[in-house]
Amino acid sequence: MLSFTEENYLKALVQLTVFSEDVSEIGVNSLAKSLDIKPATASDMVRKLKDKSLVNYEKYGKVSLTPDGAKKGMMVIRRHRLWETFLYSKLDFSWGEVHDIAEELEHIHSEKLIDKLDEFLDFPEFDPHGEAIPNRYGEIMIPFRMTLSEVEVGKDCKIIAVKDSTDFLKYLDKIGLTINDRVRVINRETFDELTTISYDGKTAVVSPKLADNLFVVCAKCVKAKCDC
Amino acid sequence: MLSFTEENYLKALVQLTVFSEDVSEIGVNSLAKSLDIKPATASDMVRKLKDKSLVNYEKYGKVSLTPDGAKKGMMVIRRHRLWETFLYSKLDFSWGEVHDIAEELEHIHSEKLIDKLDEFLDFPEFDPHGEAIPNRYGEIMIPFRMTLSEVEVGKDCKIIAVKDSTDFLKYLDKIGLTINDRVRVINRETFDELTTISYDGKTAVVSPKLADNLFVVCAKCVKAKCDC
DNA sequence: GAAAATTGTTAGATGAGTCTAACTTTAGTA
DNA sequence: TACTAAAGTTAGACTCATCTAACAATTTTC
Ligand SMILES: [Mn+2]
Ligand SMILES: [Mn+2]
Ligand SMILES: [Mn+2]
Ligand SMILES: [Mn+2]
Repeated sequence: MLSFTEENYLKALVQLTVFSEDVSEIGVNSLAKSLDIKPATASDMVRKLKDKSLVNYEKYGKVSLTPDGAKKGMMVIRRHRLWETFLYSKLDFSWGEVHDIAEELEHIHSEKLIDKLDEFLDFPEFDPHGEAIPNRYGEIMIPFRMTLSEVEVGKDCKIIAVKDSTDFLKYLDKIGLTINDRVRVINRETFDELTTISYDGKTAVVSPKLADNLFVVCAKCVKAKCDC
Repeated sequence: MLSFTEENYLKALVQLTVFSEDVSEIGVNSLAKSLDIKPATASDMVRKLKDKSLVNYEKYGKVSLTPDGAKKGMMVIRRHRLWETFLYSKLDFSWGEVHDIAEELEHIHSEKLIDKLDEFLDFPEFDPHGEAIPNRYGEIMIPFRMTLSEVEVGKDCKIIAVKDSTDFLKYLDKIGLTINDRVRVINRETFDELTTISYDGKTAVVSPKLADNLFVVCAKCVKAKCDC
């Protein structure tokens, strides 16, 4: 059984790596800062977590979660967000009051309790702050910034930025695409990477050149489960 | 803020003293046994609780709760029983499953959380095991064994034992009173202690001699509040 | 490539809560 | 009353999570 402290380390690591684009490992100093403890303390604890196979780590190196550590950290976040949802929607707590209480409740271990609570709340997808709630397998939908080229076929995304070139902007305008538009990727040809998208009732085929330069956010299912 | 451990000591002390007839103080050995720790450990901790004015204690003496300690211990029991009720009646846990989870939940401190939970559960009077739930002031109804003479006017009680004397039993039989009868004390004259009782639709006036020898249980409101 | 800045580790200390082993006090009994 | 048994305390040790202070490695900057 993990201690409160160990769980808080794993939770912080999930937030700093799994929930962060382009960062899959982190230094001891940043970890310490995020937990509001001294680097010396974090350094010791990281060694202990490594001994328990919850993190990957070599002296003077970076820290990253093992699949087991990621799953356990994700479960702390699941518990936190489900309790926040309970406090908000069943006990009439306000938006701002729920976090501190959930910081304590997140460490109650019974898995059955959390699954029953999930069911009682009718399997909510988001907590009162709008953050996604991991499912019982430790999977969560996280918005990731990427280019349209990287969005999987069948997925939805939202345009958040366009490369600032006059030609490019003109072209977008012509096909009726702008910031904040929601787009679904219908198909992508393996031969020439032409991508078929649908948006606002319309359908269009776009080139890889366009798709590479269109920045979007897409809710990506992150699996922190051991056997996935 | 009290630690989990300190709260567990106070809870045990309430159960061993407040909830126990004729016992208002207890030895370090019994306390240790009830918490499944060694007497040496309990001895140390009791000194610490005394320093915090939560127990009365002198070296080699008995331990008893101060009003403050009793209130805090009672609150742990309130939280425990409210969470048990929640698990049982809202999350469909069985009778037998709720205790272990409540052992963890009882240490979540937010007072607002517990009062909201109480309201959400519609102010239950008993937990799934049938035990009374202390109110927000730390008051609880506990059944106490006493004689009919000691029951306050206006209170209900139940006959649990009668003194075994042939004359006495005959007399009881004559007025139609037996084990398990529920009785209400209607009046007690200060002059001669004659007690008027009602039971089974009937009313009777009984002598102090009879009342002294009729053993009953009566739900007594125990106040562990500081200012009561 | 050397100096400086940043990052990370180790050693030693602390407080909480626990233990065992040895000792002391109190209570019960012959 | 004196002896023995029970109850209670103290001393010393251990683990966990934290700290500070001193040191070591790595990275950045010039
Ligand atoms: Mn936490
Ligand atoms: Mn939240
Ligand atoms: Mn407890
Ligand atoms: Mn109960």
